[in-house]
Amino acid sequence: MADIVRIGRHHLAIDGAAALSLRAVARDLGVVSSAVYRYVKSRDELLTLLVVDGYDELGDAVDAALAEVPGDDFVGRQAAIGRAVRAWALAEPATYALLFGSPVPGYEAPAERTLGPGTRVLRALVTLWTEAYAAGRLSPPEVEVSSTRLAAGFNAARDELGLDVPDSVVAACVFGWAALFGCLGWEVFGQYGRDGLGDPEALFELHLGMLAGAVGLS
Amino acid sequence: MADIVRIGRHHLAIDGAAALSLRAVARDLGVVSSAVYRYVKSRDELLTLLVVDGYDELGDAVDAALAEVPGDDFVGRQAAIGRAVRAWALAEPATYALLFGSPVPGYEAPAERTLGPGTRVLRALVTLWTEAYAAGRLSPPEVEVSSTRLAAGFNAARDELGLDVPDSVVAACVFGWAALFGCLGWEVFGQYGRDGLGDPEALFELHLGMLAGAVGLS
DNA sequence: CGCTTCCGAGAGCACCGCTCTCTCCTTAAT
DNA sequence: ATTAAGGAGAGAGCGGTGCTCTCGGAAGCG
Repeated sequence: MADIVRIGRHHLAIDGAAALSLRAVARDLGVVSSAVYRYVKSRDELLTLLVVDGYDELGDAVDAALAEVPGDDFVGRQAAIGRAVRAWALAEPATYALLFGSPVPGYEAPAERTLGPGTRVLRALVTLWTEAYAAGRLSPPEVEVSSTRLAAGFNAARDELGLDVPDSVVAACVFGWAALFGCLGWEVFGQYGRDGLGDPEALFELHLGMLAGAVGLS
Repeated sequence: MADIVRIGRHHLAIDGAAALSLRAVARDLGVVSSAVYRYVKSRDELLTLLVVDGYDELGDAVDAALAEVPGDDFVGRQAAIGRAVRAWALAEPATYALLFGSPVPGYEAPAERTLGPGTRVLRALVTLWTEAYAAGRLSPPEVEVSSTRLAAGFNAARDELGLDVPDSVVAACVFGWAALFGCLGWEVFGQYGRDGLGDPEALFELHLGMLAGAVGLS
C-alpha cells in the first residue's frame, strides 16, 4: 500500500495527474495491473490518496515554517506561509496542480476525506490575519456586503472557523487567500513566461509585500 | 476543418481537456478516426487550435466590454475587464482551464501561435493601469526592486509593451493580473466550496474593489 | 483515356481503466 | 496433521485511447 502511494507520487511528479496510470504503477511495482486493484479500488481512489498525501505534506511544511516565526510577527508569519507554500509548490508542481489547479475531468475529491487536510493552509492564513486583527495590526479596507446571500455565506464561514471578526476581515481573508494562490499558480504554471520576469523569487517577495498591503497587515 | 474545431470545442466544454479525444471528434463527425489525421496532425495540434480559439474569443469579449465604458472611468474599465473574463470563464470553464489552469501534461502551447492572442487580456489590463497612472489616478504602493535580475525583467517587460512607468506600476500590474486571475480561478475551479460563499458574483464584485485598492486605482 | 492527388476506410500497434476467473500459498481452526 | 478460508497475484478479455500504415475509390486535369 505504501509502495503504491510512493510510486504513484513519483509518477504524478514526473508525468502529471492526467497521465497517472495504474498500470504503470503496477509495472514499476513488478506486478500485473489487476493485482493493484486488490488495494486501490480505482484510479480515482489512487488520486484521492495522493490528494490527501499532498495536503498533509503541504500542511506540515506550512506548520514547520510557522514554528520558526514569533507569534506577533504577523508580516513574518504571512511571508513564512507564502514561502513555504511556494517552495513546496515548486518542488511538487504536479501535486500542486492536482490540489490547486484545474480540476481533473471526471474526478471529484471526496469532501469527507479531503476537506480537513485541504483547508490547513487556509486556516493558517485566517488564524494569522484574525490574530493580527485582534492585535490591532490588521486594517483591511472597508467593505459593504450588500448581498444577503453573501452575508449569510460570510456568517457560515465565521461559524465554521469560530471567528469573531467583521466582514472586512472575512473579505480580506478570502481575497488574500485567492490572491496569494493566484500569484503562486501564475508562477508554477508558467504564465510569467519561461524566465519568470528574471527572478521569480524576488518577484514573489514583492508580491508578498503587496499582499500584506492589500489586506492591511502591518 | 471548421467542423473539427467546432466539435472539439463542444467536447472540450463537456468533458474537459484531458478527456478530449480525437477519436470521439471523428465519431461525431461521422468519420473514421484516421480521417481526422488528414487535417489535424495530432491531439496536441487540436489542443493548440482550441487554445488559440479560446484566447481569441476571450480577447474579443474583453474588447467588447471595454468599448462600453468611457476611457477615463478607470475603475469601471477594470471592472469591465474582470466581469468579462469572469463571464467567459464561467461559460467556458474547460477552455478557461486549458488557457489559465494547470498545464496539460506533455503539452506545451507553441509560443509563436499563442503568445499574441494569449496576452490580449494582460495588455488590456496594463493599458488600463498605465493610462490611469498617466492620468494621476493610479497610486500603487512603493516597491524597491533590489534584485538586478528582476529589474532587468521589468525593463524587458517595459520594452516589450512600450511603457514608460516606474517599477511600482509594473509591480502593480503583475500583482493585479495574478490576483485577478487568482480570484477567478478559485471560483471557476471550485475552491470556494460548492456554493461559493453564497453569492459568487457579489464576492467577485467585492474582490474587484479590493483589487482596485491593492493597485491604488481610484 | 490515363494520371495524379486527395480523402476516407480499415487494420493494426501499444497503451489505458477495469472486470473476471483461476490458481496458488499462507493462515487458522479443528 | 488435515482441512477449510481467505488473501494475493496471474492472465485473459472488454472497450476505449493516440497514432501509423496501406488500400481503394473519387475527383480533377493533361
